Amino acid sequence: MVFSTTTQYALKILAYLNEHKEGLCSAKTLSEELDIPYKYLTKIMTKFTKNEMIESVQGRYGGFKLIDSKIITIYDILKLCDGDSAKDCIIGKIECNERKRCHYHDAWQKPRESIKKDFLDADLKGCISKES
Amino acid sequence: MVFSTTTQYALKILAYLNEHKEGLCSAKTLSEELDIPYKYLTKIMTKFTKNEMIESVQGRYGGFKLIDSKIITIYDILKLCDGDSAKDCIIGKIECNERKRCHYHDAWQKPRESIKKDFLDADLKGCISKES
DNA sequence: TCTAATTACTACTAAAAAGTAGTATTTGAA
DNA sequence: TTCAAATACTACTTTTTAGTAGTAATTAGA
Ligand code: SF4
Ligand code: SF4
Repeated sequence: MVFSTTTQYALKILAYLNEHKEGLCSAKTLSEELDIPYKYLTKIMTKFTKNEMIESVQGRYGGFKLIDSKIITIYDILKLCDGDSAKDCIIGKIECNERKRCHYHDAWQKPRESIKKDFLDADLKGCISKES
Repeated sequence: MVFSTTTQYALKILAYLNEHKEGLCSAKTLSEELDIPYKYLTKIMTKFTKNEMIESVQGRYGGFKLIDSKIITIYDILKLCDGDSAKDCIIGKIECNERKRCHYHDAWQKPRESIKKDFLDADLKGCISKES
């Protein structure tokens, strides 16, 4: 696996919110639309809210929405869901420093740069879904 | 995380074997040199052997070695350790087909190609570790 | 033949991730 | 004011992954 189930849920949720900027999306709607276990989803949503990645409105007719002014990168999402992973090297746990490179460094170099540049640093709102 | 602990162990082990092609490496040596729990390591090694990714010699003075004739890609290792992941799309679990692309497809496109081409398809033996 | 060092096998435990249950709190509208 | 529908909170269960324990089988060499 590359991204955890939680991260994948998160990506789906935020993409959905991004496509429904007018008004609020309830956890029920998100759960049904995105096929994510309701209770698990609410757990994630609360975490997002606490970390000020999204806004929540409580009470009846409440729900969630993106914060317009806020730029969220995919790296932000990863940090929040998978913890402190996705650091510089994504292989990780293999000892290395400037002097000593692991066996895979060169092969990993290009993908690594591409992930960082084209994906992790990408603003969520800049990603556009297509249907054709 | 990007690769599971098991996969990371596997990558380290195979890299080590690749750098010690003469003779056999015992589980004890591998465990100590690579700082991998002995019992966990032997479990992995047996699996590799069964899947004919490496050769084992039992009994005293036994150990493990790569099979010279065999090409092992990083994708092979992933398949064996993480199960059926690392399929075409590494985000996975997000529904898509040729008509409907998920929100992240374009941003993911380049990293995805790079991972596949430069890393997953790379022959283990072609990766070279450096010390300077 | 015996032994010590090794891999192979079976089964268990611990930790982490994913998922579930129940209740409390909030809040707009009837 | 009451109520229904929503988020927030606390705690638990299940599943998966990581790690451990003990023993059997193998084998080169003394
Ligand atoms: S040497 Fe390169 S690929 Fe290997 S662990 Fe370090 S940064 Fe990652
Ligand atoms: S649309 Fe592209 S990025 Fe999204 S799940 Fe499908 S292949 Fe992966």
